[in-house]
Amino acid sequence: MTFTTSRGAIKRGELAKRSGCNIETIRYYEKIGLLAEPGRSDGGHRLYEPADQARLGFILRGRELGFSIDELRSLLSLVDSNAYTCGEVLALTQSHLDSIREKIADLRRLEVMLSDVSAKCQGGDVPDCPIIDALQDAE
Amino acid sequence: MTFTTSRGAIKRGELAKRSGCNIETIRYYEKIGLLAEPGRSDGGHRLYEPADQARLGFILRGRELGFSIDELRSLLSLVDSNAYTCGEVLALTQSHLDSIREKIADLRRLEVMLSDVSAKCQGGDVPDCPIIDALQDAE
DNA sequence: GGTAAGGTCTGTAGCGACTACAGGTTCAAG
DNA sequence: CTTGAACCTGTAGTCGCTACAGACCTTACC
Repeated sequence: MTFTTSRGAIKRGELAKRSGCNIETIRYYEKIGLLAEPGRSDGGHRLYEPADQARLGFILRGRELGFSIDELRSLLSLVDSNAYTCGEVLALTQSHLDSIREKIADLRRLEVMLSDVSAKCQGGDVPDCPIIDALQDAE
Repeated sequence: MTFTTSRGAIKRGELAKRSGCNIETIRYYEKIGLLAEPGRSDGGHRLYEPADQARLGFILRGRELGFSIDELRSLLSLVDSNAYTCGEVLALTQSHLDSIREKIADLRRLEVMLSDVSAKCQGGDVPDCPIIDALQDAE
């Protein structure tokens, strides 16, 4: 026998305000199964317990760290299983880290190409531009 | 009086093959107004002139450099006006470069946070993980 | 000329991760 | 008891494509 409702339960708007996320995002996370369906008031309003609030916080912090929804789903299922090991979590994190490093490398390549090409351009009212030339001619 | 068709005109599949882009992407660029509607065969098949091919090349190279569709629209309208100046093009390029540098900075922050947190985790079969802890506790 | 294969045509739906609306119901304060 | 804010639902839009389905055209071969 557990008391699961009403002590510390808040509605969606309040949860959004406290967590700093958009109110619709909460409903979205519920729809895609990241958040469980919470309890409801007699009138049908969602009521979030502290556990729900913590879970949303987990998700939001994960998103801030760039984890995708799917990666968070894996992470959360590990946590939910109550039997995760450090190794499993570390593996997920490392692969995420790898993909971030790849993105950085891609962007740095872009940066180099763009700054190379724009270094050739001195701006001003000249009606011919090396940047446009670079885009126009296949290399 | 100009001959606008048939010399060097190719169909969509061939254009896709030559440019290296997906065949549907070409239709998409036409739909959103980046590519003009090309001529057609009697049966209604699109026929691309060398000018169309060059324009697609421009767009694809721009995309490879990370320009958004909207940025390319601006770039192309400058080119189409036939009265662009180096300064205008450089300004667009610089602002694009700025946003790339911002993205890199964001990702590097992520990388640092993630590698910090995973450095605390030695992996293995330990059932408690500092990464999960970091996600669970608000800072 | 006939036919079969494959290219192209159209419109539409899906991806990821939300965000924003419309039209209706419930809640809370006065 | 009334008002107005917050909430409910479902659906559509964002960006930049990509992938279908079902119909039509083109081309090669016989």
